[in-house]
Parts: sequence; structure tokens; C-alpha cells
Amino acid sequence: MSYDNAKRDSGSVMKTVIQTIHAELIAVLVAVTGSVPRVLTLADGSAFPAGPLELTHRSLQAGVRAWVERQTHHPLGYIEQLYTFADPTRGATVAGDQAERSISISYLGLTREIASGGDTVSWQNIYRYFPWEDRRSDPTLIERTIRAEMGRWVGTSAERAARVNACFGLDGSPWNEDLALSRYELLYEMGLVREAARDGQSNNGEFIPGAMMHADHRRILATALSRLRAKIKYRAIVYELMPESFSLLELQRCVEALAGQRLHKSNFRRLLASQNLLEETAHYAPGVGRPAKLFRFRAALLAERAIAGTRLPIARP
Amino acid sequence: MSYDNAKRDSGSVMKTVIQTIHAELIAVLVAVTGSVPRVLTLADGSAFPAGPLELTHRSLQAGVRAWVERQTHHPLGYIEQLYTFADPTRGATVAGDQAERSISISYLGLTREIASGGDTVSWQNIYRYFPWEDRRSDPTLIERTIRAEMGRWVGTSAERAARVNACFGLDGSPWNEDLALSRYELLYEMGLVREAARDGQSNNGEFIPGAMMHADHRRILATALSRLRAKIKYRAIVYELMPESFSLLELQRCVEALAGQRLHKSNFRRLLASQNLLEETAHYAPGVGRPAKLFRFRAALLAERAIAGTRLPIARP
DNA sequence: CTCATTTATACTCATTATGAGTATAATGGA
DNA sequence: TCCATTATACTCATAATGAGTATAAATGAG
Repeated sequence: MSYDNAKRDSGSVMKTVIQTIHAELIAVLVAVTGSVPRVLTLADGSAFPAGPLELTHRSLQAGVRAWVERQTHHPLGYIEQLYTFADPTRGATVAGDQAERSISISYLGLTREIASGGDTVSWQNIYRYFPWEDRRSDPTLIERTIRAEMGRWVGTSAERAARVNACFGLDGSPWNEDLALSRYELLYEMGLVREAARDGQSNNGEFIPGAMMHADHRRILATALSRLRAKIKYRAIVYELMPESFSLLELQRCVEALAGQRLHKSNFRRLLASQNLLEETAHYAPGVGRPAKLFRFRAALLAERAIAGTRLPIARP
Repeated sequence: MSYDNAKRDSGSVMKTVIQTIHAELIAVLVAVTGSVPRVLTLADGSAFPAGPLELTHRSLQAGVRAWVERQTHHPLGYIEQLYTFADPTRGATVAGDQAERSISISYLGLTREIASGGDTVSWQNIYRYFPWEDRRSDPTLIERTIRAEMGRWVGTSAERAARVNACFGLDGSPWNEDLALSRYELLYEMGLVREAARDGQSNNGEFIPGAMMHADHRRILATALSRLRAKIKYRAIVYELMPESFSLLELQRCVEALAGQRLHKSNFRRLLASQNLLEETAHYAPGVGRPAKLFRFRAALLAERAIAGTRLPIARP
């Protein structure tokens, strides 16, 4: 095809080294049980299910499904792609005209928690890795624990101060739960998470609380959390995390678990009502207090509809 | 590392074939000039700048920058990753213990249009590929041209009808500009775009208007358009597309070009005012009519802030 | 120089959406 | 029976939106 020549050669001489690339598929599986958001991990909480893309895989998604099922025996429902990154230099050696390099493609999956087989397979509380992201019971953790350490990095730089304040909702800036990834990256840059020291970043003080993970898996988890928090607001995906029927409070607890924030009960219900995604069942939830009506998601929701609308001030003709 | 064994071997026997993967980097460069949104193309509008990931590339992003500059001599500003996909079977042959496979990683870049070198390098109107996405002058194009063809595919299926209506804003459903990708994919599934026939999909009628592209580049462009339309609403990225200073009407035209919709002038200005992202300059734009004040973006905007807030009804303590 | 034409800005106003509560209804158990 | 608990229904002030109208400052034709 003449297109290929035009495409490859314009402006420079082509290299002849053929590069061998190793593609790794990584799965972040999230479930919410009660009020705890969890991820499925291997190696006692230090890594996610992962494995190389193989010839037998029909697609990237199929590959992810295969690896997760092989390693955890957990069935997989909804999944979506998160991010792809290349390991900057690791193993970039040349042998003959072959060079080795690694690319990681990460996926986010939503399911319901099931006791999974495998010795080291386990569901871990997401906030074990990011204690500062859970502001439901104690929104002052950042103030109390890591603000001082961050202050050391900020020093007298107004620009750094502005960045920290915007990211962590300090000093008048509002807290934005979607910025989970930015916060993790900033902490890494500051050298306050253990991974930074492990990777040879300079260390600017005491490490802050939060469990470490293999390679950059914790960063991938932060990506997943950010994506999920953002998406839950404009797409009906909590659906994937809930049982067939549930009470409104259960649904609220699920969203709160992901957002890391308490929600206003009646306003949350009003929002649900306006979205018209739920329908009543004939049943009621047992338990203390007045029994709650049970709801289910409407089938019509299958048409992957956005639940919020535009923010642009559109003109009518 | 003991982690690696636990990770790879749980539940199945490991394959020994080493897979050679070819990673292709693809760049969708967008600029808006006047009221026309454009993409930078090669091969007379049929493909995007692209090339394999090489050893000399420090990162995926660096690789994209290198290829774009090599092929188009166009400087590159802001870029972000779009999507990664694996070519399902093409070239999946095995030679010895080596197998060949291709992965494409696409990027979206925002710039200002510059006359670019290279014979076949050109800026193309995005709506050349998706005429139905531009509803500024004529929102009835879908009704007039492609609705009948889609109707043939829908037949008597209520589910198909619901899908088409939700996607294309027909029959009472509101038009949602963010669904550009879903619309393209649906048209492909219906066999109404030329790529579908080329790829061996069954054809359900006449092809609809819109230029074809190499491989799945048109699908990638649809991804870029969807992403850009969605992102422009909650992130201050138009910034990258505008000159140093500009009038409010110019900014409005730029957003309209991307959204494919007319905006309400005074409400758009009120929105801008509330976001506080702009500041006045001392200058005025020349031209017919009363001269417009020129604005520029505030420097403080560097702190990559979200411009919209949460949609969740948060509870205060 | 005056006025029609054009584009820029400033306001207005009804309707919705949101944040924050208060009041009332069903339960099970002491 | 009364109380602790949880579920639902309303209320109300304020902010955000959608849709216009009114006024200001240029240019160019006559």
C-alpha cells in the first residue's frame, strides 16, 4: 500500500531494528460490599491479576478476562480500559537486532464480591492503599497526618502551595474526590509514598500511611479510583456493583464508599428520582426500624445512556 | 521475585511461546481555525501520523511526538492518551517460537494550525468524516439523509429502535454531542459506512456521506471527537486551541466548532464569567461593528483544575 | 453629518436545580 | 406503651439555567 511508505519515511531514515515488545495486561477488579470498596489482589494485597497478552487472546479484553479467571477463578462482568504505559527503560537491552521492552495495558472491572479461590487471592479495602481518600468518618486525616510533610516540600514556593491546596482541598480550595490520581502522583513526586523511595526518587520526609504495591500497581489503582469516581456521576454504572434488588440506603452506601464522602440522604434520593433509573419491587428489606422498599434498575438502562447532560449553554433555533 | 511465580502460574500451565508485539503510535492532532475544526492528516486525508514505538523513545508520549514531528514538521503541545487496541488477528502468524501481533496506541493532541511541510500532509475538516456531527447550520441532516437507511436496519425491533433514537437524538430523545463515537460504531455495525464493507461486514443499504480512512483511523477520530467534546465541558482545555488573546465571540466559535452546536451568546458569557478563567487585556479586536475586548487565559489555570464540580449531593458535617 | 448596519455588553425574568433541614410514618424490642 | 431506629414526605431559601430585551460603540453609504 502506498500509504505505508508515505507514512513511515517522510522526513527521516527508517531504523531496521525490530523491537520485541512485551505487552502486559493488568486488571483492577472493584466490588463494594456493605460500606467497603474493595479490589481483588494477588500476593496478599501487593499486586493485581496480570499476565502477558497471548496469541490465543482474541482481543485485549479477552486477554484480561482469561488472566483474571485463570488466576482468581472470579467471573468477570463489566470491564473498561484504563490506561496504557510503557515501562521507561526497564529491560531495554539490545540483543542482535532484537530489543526488549514492556508495555502495560490496564483495565477496570466492576463486579460483586465472591469468595475467590487461590491461596494469595484476596479482596482488599481500597482505602488501605489511600487512607486519605476516605473522608466519610474523618475528613481531617490530611490535616493531621500528611499536611506537615507536604509543607516541607512546599517550602516558600507559592506555585507548590497552590498545587497542594488545589489537589488536597486545603486552605479554602474545595475537596474534589475525582483528583485521587493527581493526589497520588503528587505524593509520589514529593517522595512521601514508599514506592518513590523504592524507585530511587528522593525522599522529602517521613513516609505517609498507606500500603505499598508491586511495580506501579498502586498508581494504577489510583487511576481506577479516579475514573470510577468521575464516571459514577454521569453514567449508570453503580448498577454493576449492586445486587438484583436493594434499598435506597444500600445504594447510597455504595456510592459513598466509592466517593469516600457522606451524601445528603434526601437530596440523593431526589437525584435518583429525577434520573428515573430505578423501579420499585414489591418487596421490603428486613432489619431494624421501618422496612425499606426494595428497588431494582430498569431494564431500559441497557442502552448505555448518559445520566447527566451537557454543561454547554446551547442555543435553540 | 516470588510474586512473579504466584502471579503467572496460578491455575494453569504457562506457555513458552514468546510473542513479538508490534506497537504502533497514532496521533490525532486537532486545531480550530475560525469556525472549522480540523485534523492533521497524511496521505491526502486518509490517515493520521503514526509509526512504531522505537527503542529511542523514552516514553509513549515521546514516541508520538517524535513521529508527528518527523512526518509533519508540526510542533506538538498538549497531548493525551486516547485508547489502545489490538488488531484482532491480522498478521498473527507463528514462526518458530515467535509470533507477530500489532497493538495501536492512539493519542489526541491540541494545537494551533500551521502550514505544514510534506506533500501529502494536510489539515482536514473533521466534519468531512462525520457530516452528521455538525449541527450548527443544519440540524436536520440525519433526518433527511441517514434516518431511512437506519430504519431498514431497525426493522421491527424495539430494542434497535431505542438504540438508534438514544444515539442520534431521534423521536424525542435529546441530542448528545458526546456520543460521536457511539454513533460511528453504530453506523459501522449497521454497515452504513464504507469501512464496514471493506472489513467484510454485511452491508444493509446505501453508504451514508462521510469520507473513509485507512484501517480504523476514522474510528480513532470519532474517539477523539467524543473525548474532546466531553472534556471541554469540565476541563479548561480550549486554552490549547486559542491564540494568546482573543475575543469572547472567537472563543465561542471555537467551542461551537468542536461541539457541532450553536451556543447561546449571553449564557455562554455568563458561564465564562463564573469560571473566572479569563482576564481582560488592554486591547480591542478590529473589524466591523463595535470592537470586542480581547481576553487571555489566566496563568493560574496552569494548576490543571477541573472547571465543573461534583454532581453528587454531598452532606456537610 | 446622519443613519442604517453590525457586533458588543448589560440587564431581566421565569423556571429549575441544589443545599439543608424539619415533620411524619412504620417497625421491633424493652 | 413508649422508644430507638430507619424510611419517606415535605419545605424553603438560594443558586444555576434557558431565553430574551435593551443599550453602547464602531463602520460605511448617502
